[in-house]
Amino acid sequence: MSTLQPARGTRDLLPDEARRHHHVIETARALSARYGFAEWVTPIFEFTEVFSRTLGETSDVVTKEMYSFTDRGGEQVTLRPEGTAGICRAVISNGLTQSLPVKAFYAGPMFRYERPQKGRYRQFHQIGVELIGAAEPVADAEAIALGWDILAALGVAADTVLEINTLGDGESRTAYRAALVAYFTAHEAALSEDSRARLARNPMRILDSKDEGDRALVAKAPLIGGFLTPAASAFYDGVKRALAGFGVPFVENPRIVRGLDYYCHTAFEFTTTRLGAQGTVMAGGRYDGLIAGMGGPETPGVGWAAGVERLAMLMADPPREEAPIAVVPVGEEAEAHALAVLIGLRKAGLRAEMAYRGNVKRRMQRADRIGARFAVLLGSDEIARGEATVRDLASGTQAAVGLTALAGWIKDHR
RNA sequence: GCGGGCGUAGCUCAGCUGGUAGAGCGCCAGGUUGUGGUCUUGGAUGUCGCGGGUUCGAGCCCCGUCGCUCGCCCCA
Repeated sequence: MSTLQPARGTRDLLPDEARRHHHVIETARALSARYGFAEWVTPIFEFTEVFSRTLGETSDVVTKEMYSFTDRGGEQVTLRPEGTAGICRAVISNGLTQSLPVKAFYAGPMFRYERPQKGRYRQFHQIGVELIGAAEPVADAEAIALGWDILAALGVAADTVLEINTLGDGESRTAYRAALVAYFTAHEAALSEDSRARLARNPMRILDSKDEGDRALVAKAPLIGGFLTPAASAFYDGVKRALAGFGVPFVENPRIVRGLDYYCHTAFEFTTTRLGAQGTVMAGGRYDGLIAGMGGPETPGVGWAAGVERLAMLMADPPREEAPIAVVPVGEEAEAHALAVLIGLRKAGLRAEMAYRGNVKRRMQRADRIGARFAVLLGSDEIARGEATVRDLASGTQAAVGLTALAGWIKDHR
């Protein structure tokens, strides 16, 4: 084994895998456009405070997972750990809070310094959408419906479940958090060590603990529903109604919480049981306070992000590419003619390749290896007659075809 | 950051109670100097992850280290 390895948590995407990623991204891009989301490309790194201010000073992403460094000019910068903060920064930077709503789609690499495992990498890829400037519950539902459409188009919808919850507005959340802290403090002795730490840092996280003892306590813990203000409750009802209107099936899960502090109201996750511990395939929610928190005007927003690696693992094989044509010169004298034929096929829009060396046998082997549909053989006989011998590599049958009609003949017979 | 499993040929792996390394696939060449895929004959594979130790002798035992992997935390 070579010592020349990629850095931990990074990997090479060779063609088979790159094609899968590409198919995920292209599918998402096309469907997003259908919903009116245009692609945004924001920088892969930002000033550190873009993330530290918005993600919450205590979140794990900020405290231990960011790839941060000081550049040569002495600026503190960070490789983006997620996409929402950059898009929101760009909305403010470009003065787009004057022309809302903004509907953005993005795709690209993200970076988190974590221990790699199945479906989790230090450099990974996300697709996501942000719908900024719409405070209505229909906006949440439309963003979710788009996500559902994408999962369906990738053929993974049958393996995923949409779970939704509400985190309420600020008032609801404060009241609920206080009730949770009171409840878990009363049962602190029974909590796992991890959850005792969470009690101080992020009590809502106890709700999705995997510890069995915790789960027993969680089952009897107070639910957010009892603490929702009438407005927050009405909003949640509106989202559920709109989801039904869009025809998206969902289940309510009152234990969905968010790791990032800026979420409010709607929280949702598409999960699967097919990826081990990394069951979340697409997740998002509403973040009405984020843009104001960054220094912009009070602006509502809702969005989601999905892991491309996880989707690529779940989906079926992507559509096959068009099989190429292999041009095979017979003898050195034929090479110049073969090159002209090769150029002609490419100009006609066909995928065509010619091996750089080798006798007919080697070139035929090469044709087979690249998965060619036809081999176009050109020897002195054919050239003299202005023809090519076209061999169908699937059936083994051959035909003599005039050079001027070659591209058309192939298009008719493939 | 914490715990389990695993590092042998390009790939997937075998290798007994320690005796100097193998298979399949792939690759290369021939059977076929104008025909691939099938078939057949032959060939090349390797710091046994790395460093140290024990031993007459280590792929195998011991210690350390690096990497991969699964899980915890957290998250897409």
